[in-house]
Amino acid sequence: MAEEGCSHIAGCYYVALKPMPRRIDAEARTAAIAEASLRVLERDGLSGLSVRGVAAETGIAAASLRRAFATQHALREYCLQLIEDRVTARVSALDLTGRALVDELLLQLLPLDKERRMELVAQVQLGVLSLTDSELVPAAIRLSNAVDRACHAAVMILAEAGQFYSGRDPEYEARRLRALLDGIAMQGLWSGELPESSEMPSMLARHLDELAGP
Amino acid sequence: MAEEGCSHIAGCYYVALKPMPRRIDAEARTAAIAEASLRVLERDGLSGLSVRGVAAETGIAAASLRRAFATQHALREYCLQLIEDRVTARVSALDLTGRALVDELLLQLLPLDKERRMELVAQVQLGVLSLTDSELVPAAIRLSNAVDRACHAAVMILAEAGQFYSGRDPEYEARRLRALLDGIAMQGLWSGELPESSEMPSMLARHLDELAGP
DNA sequence: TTCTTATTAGTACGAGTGTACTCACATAAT
DNA sequence: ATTATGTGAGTACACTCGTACTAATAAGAA
Repeated sequence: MAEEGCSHIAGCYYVALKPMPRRIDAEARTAAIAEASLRVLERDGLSGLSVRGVAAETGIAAASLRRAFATQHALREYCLQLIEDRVTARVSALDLTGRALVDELLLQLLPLDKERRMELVAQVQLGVLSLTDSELVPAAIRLSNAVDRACHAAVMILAEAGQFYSGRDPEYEARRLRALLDGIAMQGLWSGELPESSEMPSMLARHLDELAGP
Repeated sequence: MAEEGCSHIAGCYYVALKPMPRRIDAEARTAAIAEASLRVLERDGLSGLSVRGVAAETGIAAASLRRAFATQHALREYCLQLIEDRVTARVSALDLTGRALVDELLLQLLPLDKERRMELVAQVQLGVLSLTDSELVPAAIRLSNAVDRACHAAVMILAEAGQFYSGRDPEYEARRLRALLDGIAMQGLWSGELPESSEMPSMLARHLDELAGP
C-alpha cells in the first residue's frame, strides 16, 4: 500500500511497482477440485463432501481448497455449475440432426456410463440438499432450467424434422418428456444398471416414436 | 436371575416368578418417533435425522429413542417402512373403481398436500442416502417395488375398465407410467407448488387419457 | 539475486455426531 | 407394599465437521 515515492531522485515511478509474483492457474485448480467433488459425491454421498474429504480426493491440502472455495456453499454451488457445463459441452459437440440428434441429446442426460452416472448422482444429491438448504436453490434451479430447455429443444427439433405429429401440443409434450426423462434417469440410478443391459434408451426411443403419430 | 426356591416351605413355585412390570405401548412409541422423523426430514433434511434431533422433535429423551431404535440405521429403515404403510393404507381406503380409482391411486403418490409432500421428501432423502449406504438398499427397494406394483395395478384396472387400448403393451405402459409418475413428483417437489395451482394432476390425467386410444 | 505469493502442514476452537453409560423416578403387575 | 421395568435427564467418549489461524516451504516474476 505505502508507495515510497522518492522525490529526491529523478526517476520517480508511481506505476509498475507490482512485482508480479507466482503465477496462478486458478481455473484448473477449481476445476480439479470440483471434479474430485463429483467423485466424492458418488462414492460417499453428501456426508463425504467435506473440506478435508474433498481436499484428500483432489490431492491438495485442506487450506488450499479453502482458498479456492472460501465456503463449502461455494463448493457445492460450483459443483452444480460444473455439471451443467459438462453436459452442455457434450451436447454442443453432437454433430447430428433430426431424430438422431434428439436421441443422443436426451441420452446425455441418462446415467449410461460412469461419467454420466457420476454427474447424475451428484446432481440428485445436491438437488435433494437444496430442498432443505435455500442457499442452494438458485443453482439447482439453474441446472433444472437447462434440462427443461433441452427437452423443449428436442420437441422443436422433432417438429422441424417432421417427426412430431401436428395434432400434439408441443408445450405439453415437452413437459411430459422432461418428467419422463427424470423418471427414467431415477429408475436407472436406483437399479444400478449396467451400461448395455439398460432398457432406458429403448424406453425413451419408444416414447419418441409415439410423438410422430397421433 | 437367582430364584429363591425355599425348599422348606410347602408351596414352592419354580415358575411364574416374573413380576410383569410396567406395560409398554412400544408400537405407539415407535410410530410417534417415525412420524417425527418424517417431519424432521422435510424440515432439516438428512443431516437433521440425528438421535438428539429426532428425540427433541418427538418430545422424548434421547435415551428413550435409543431404546426404541437401537441404531440410527434401524430408525432410517423404519421411516421407509412407515412411508410404505401410510401410502398403502391411504390407497386401500379408496372406495372407487375404474378410471376414477386409477386417478386417485396415482395421486396418492404425488406431493399434493402437506402429508404427501412430507412423505415424498423423506422418501427421496432416504432413497438418495441409499445410493451410498448399502445397508439401506433393501428397504429402499421394497418401497420402490410397492410403487411399481401400484403402476402395474393401475394399468390392469384401466384394461379391465376398457380404458386401455388393446394394441398397447401393458408391461411397457406400466414402466413408462412409473417413470412419468416419478418425474412428475420430482417436478412438483422442486417447484414447491401450491396444492391447487399444481399442474401435476392434469398432466397425469392427460397421459392416462392417451392410454385409452391408439 | 530479491521479492512476493501460493501451497503446505499443522494446530486450534466450538459444535455436532453416534454410541454407551449411570442414576433417580414413576408406574404397573404381583 | 414390593418389585421389576421403562422413562427421563445427564454425562462421557471418541469422532468429524466448518472455520480460522500460524509458520515453513516452494516457485515464479522482477
